[in-house]
Amino acid sequence: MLSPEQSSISQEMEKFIIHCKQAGLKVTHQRTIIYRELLQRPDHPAAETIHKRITKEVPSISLDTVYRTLATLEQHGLVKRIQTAESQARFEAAIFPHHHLICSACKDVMDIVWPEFDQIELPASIHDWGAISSKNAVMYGVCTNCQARC
Amino acid sequence: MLSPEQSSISQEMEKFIIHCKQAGLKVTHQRTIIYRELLQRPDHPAAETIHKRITKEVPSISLDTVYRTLATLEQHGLVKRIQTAESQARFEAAIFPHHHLICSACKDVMDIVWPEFDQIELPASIHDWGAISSKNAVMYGVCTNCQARC
DNA sequence: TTGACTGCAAACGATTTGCAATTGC
DNA sequence: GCAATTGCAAATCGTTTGCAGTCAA
Repeated sequence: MLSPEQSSISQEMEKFIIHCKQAGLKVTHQRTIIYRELLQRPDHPAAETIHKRITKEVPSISLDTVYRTLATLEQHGLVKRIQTAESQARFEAAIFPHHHLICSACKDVMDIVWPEFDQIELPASIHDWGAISSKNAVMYGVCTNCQARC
Repeated sequence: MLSPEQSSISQEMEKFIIHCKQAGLKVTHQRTIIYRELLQRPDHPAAETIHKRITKEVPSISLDTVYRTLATLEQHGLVKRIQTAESQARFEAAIFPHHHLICSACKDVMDIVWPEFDQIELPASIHDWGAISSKNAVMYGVCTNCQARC
């Protein structure tokens, strides 16, 4: 979820620490590791996946802490929860605006930037409904890997 | 989920029956009731909500049948599952293409049609990824009711 | 008649919670 | 030192499943 030409992981980690402190969140070892894990890989892991990966670094970390941390960071806008068709939720570091491609076969989620969509105006009818804070596009399809496999 | 000027509930129910028969699905009482319930109200009920509502008509229907029916109808494209930020899945009859407005406060889901988005071209970079079968916009915000309440 | 469908009850997986011990500030 | 955070274990919630009886075709 990091675009390397824009900033480095360590830069993002610094921002993360500042964000936490401003929000009154303690910068614990667990939170740091979980957030760094999300930055390091461009995929969209489930809580359980994150847990498996980081137990190599911190063997004592518990799965409930991963869940709790993700929920806390989500509340503070540092992490985004991605709704997929699967039962497990998936997560990503909330760094730059983008949209999602989901493969119906392998369930993999891919990021895309789509400035044309970001710029498009909302339908006028929305104004009566309320105030929009975010708009997001989700596309379903079959990725080339899975197409080849069939 | 029905746009009244386009067709009536009974017309949609006829289509539903034809669809089922073509797909080799038996037109059972339970399936009929569940689908009609989805047509009758423009909201996006969870399986449990559907079950509560229809027990007034068919007291013996079980919650697992509702789940099973929704899954079956989803597989056949007659029903759509909506991913929200909540833990429960929500459902709607799959009748015409539209997008969703979700209120972050009351979690209510509203349908909107948005032809400008439907017509917009996908980013060229997608073609390398695979074949897209659907694209959908989801907007989060706070509805006027909830704004007034705060 | 017969296989598809249903209701029941029990299992399941993902996530949440209460509590005591621990840790960052 | 103290409140926030963690790890543990147990609970909860939404959903799924095996099985025997039932029903649409």
